[in-house]
Amino acid sequence: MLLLLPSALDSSMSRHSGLSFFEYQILATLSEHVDRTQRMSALAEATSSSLSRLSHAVARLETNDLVTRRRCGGVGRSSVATLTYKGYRKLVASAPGHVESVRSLVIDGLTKEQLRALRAISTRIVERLAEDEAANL
Amino acid sequence: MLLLLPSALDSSMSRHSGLSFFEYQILATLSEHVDRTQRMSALAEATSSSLSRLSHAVARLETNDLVTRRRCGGVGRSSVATLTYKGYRKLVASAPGHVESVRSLVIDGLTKEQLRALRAISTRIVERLAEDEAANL
DNA sequence: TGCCCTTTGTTGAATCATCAACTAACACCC
DNA sequence: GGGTGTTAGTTGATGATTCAACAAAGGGCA
Repeated sequence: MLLLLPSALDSSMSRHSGLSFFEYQILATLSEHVDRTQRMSALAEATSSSLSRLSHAVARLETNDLVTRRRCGGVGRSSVATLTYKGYRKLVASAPGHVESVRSLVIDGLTKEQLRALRAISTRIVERLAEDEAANL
Repeated sequence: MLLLLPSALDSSMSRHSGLSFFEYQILATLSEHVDRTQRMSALAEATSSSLSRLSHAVARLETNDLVTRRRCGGVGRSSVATLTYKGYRKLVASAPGHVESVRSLVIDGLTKEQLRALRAISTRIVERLAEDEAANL
């Protein structure tokens, strides 16, 4: 399940909207923040990616005019990414298909109790991953 | 969970034994078959990978002397991969660490009922993925 | 036999991710 | 004010994955 489901969701995403799931996550995260803008480091945290991976990905999205990037004062050398209107439209166009995939592949196949259980199980596993990471600082 | 757990298992695998999880799967699958040998196409099926990805990966494993490959008559242009003794030792050395990661990250955090539920949920999801794939033949 | 079709694998090019090196901006402190 | 260190981000090289093109081995059939 761990091997098949992520790749199924990812390929359904890119088939239907030409975005990788990771790119979708970037757009979605930006859309949820004020001014559709977010610091790179916060975006990396939110998408569980390395700063490097994010930087490359945002560079690609930038050449497609889905996001823009600019320097901005603050600690370190911070910069922020902003979702463009084109990016927003892309996101809006992609979301229903994604929701539908998740629904049809996961949610519709399970009972209410199974969904409740899955939520608890996933939460627990993510907690342990966080503890584990904290331990191996 | 779907995003974090696979990458955590994969990086624990490669930290402890220098193999990617995919390579580990290849070795493990070979070890379970007679003569530690398996056709490429069967191996691709078993590891849920494309033939191309597998072919590249086996080529890499071959340069490390963990597997060997040779042509073999039969339908099409079939060839088979065989686990070498070195590959077998590598697998045996890597397995306990992997089992331990799965245990500590997943199993130990869940109750018996949650494990039972997770098994049922995963089975169900994989079934639906298979149906879905069959439908989009 | 000769032709075409299918199955099975491999290969090379392009894409994407990871890793290590580097740059820039600021803070601390002497 | 001028080192030194820390945080934040980018960049380029390297490695893995994907995709499309190709190659080899039969099978079926005229």
